[in-house]
Amino acid sequence: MPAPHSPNQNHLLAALPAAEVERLTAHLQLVPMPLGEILYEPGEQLKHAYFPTTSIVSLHYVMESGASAETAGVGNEGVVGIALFMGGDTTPSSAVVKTAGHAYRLERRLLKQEFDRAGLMQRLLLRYTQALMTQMTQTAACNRHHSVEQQLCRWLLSTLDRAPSHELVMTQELVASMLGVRREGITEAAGKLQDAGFIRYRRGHIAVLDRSGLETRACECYAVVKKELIRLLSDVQGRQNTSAIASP
Amino acid sequence: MPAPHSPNQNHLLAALPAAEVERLTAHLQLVPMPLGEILYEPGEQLKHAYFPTTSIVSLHYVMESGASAETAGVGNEGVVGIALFMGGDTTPSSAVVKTAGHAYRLERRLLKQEFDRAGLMQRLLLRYTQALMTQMTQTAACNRHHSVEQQLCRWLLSTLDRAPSHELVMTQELVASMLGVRREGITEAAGKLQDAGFIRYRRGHIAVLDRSGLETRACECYAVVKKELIRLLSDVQGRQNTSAIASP
DNA sequence: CAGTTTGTGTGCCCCAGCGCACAGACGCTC
DNA sequence: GAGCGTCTGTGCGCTGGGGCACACAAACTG
Repeated sequence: MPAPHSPNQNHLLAALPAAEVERLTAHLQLVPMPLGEILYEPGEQLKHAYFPTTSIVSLHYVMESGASAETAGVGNEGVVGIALFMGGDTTPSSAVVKTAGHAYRLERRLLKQEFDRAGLMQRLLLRYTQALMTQMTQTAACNRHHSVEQQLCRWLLSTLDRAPSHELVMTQELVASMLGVRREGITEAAGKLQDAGFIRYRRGHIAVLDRSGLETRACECYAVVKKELIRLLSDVQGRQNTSAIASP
Repeated sequence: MPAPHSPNQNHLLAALPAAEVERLTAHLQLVPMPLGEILYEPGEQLKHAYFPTTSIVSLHYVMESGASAETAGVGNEGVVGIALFMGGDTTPSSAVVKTAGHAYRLERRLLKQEFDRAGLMQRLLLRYTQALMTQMTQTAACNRHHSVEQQLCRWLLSTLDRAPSHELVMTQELVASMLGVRREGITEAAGKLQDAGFIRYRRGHIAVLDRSGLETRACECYAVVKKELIRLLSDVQGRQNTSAIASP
């Protein structure tokens, strides 16, 4: 029943023209992404970049106290392993699979090689990185000023965008740890949303019934991030040849 | 009395080898950065990138409610205008001068050109960008979990690192708006720090007397960001040719 | 179908930080 | 040096969210 796997399920890979994908396709390896798998930890050298298809990965920072907070999420719209082509190789944060699924992975060396071609792939990766930065800044501001309920809505919506169905497999406990708030806070906020008829949940499953309802309760952050992602990734080809290429 | 201006006052420019700087030097224009100047606002197309020498710039997001929060700061260690070479050209956030001083600015076109040479400059810019991302993620986590006093200490320290003297010209009101907290909160926290003998202030001036004192009260975030910045920018030349180049 | 594990619902107290209101005080300008 | 505007100190009362402690209810496990 599930569609056969294809690199196209990842938006970045899908945005590449056939020629570019072909070069990569032999090296793209489909791997399962089990819940809880740690892709990297602070200071750890990555061996691969991951292009999620059905999985969702959380980038977060764990404090000395043990508390943690998600700073950005990555799903089928992006790639995990920015640091590989940015040149730092590692980061002080971690990446963990929060929704099981699959991803295509690409060896570190090949990714760098591809990046250094300075072609469409580079352009895509850089623009995606900028979108990721928007997520981070927005998270920072959101953490400062918005209520748990607003943040929960934002989080549900952005996760939904990455999920294949309208039902998320996710405990409240997990959601809480991602947002860096108390589990009880999520229970309460989720209760309100359920009373409003926007969602329904049962142990570890959250079904979204009314997307637009959530949107009315979410803070602006969701829309800002989404809009910026679309802007950055929609016109990549178009922009590409303000200086070069031109295909008559 | 002030030292004559030189691009070397900016760490990024200083890290370039003579040959590279020479190419740029004619195009680097020293400009004053008056307090409050807006370098860019959401969606606004930048015309220049700014390499601060003595000025300090705040990158922040302004919410619909009018509230705002700094997501990262830029001083003589970096550059304002990441979006120019990342490809997005604009961002949803703003950049405002928070400490008057100077900066070298470089026309948009030239920056892109330089970036596209795929040389040391590109490497530097990308690595700096990664450092900036660390600032952002850390700010996000910090906003979530740390107290106003801890954040004030962090902020003072990182600002001090960018300032030419141990005295910051800065009202409590301004500091509050940067951290996105109440002015009274800063008054209180600053009062404690003054009682402890770490700082002394008078209307719009904060003198840091005991740097290490502040460090004991700051959260880990300060150190994490600083360490990461150093790591990313220290060995730029060295790393450059792990894969390519080789100049026989 | 009992028994255990793991999520979820609730209640309680506590406090950091907010909003507001106002008094003083410093450092300008004229 | 008189007057004014801006910055800073302080004192409320309020509340969102944290910490903790349990009761209960699903879903696995054997």
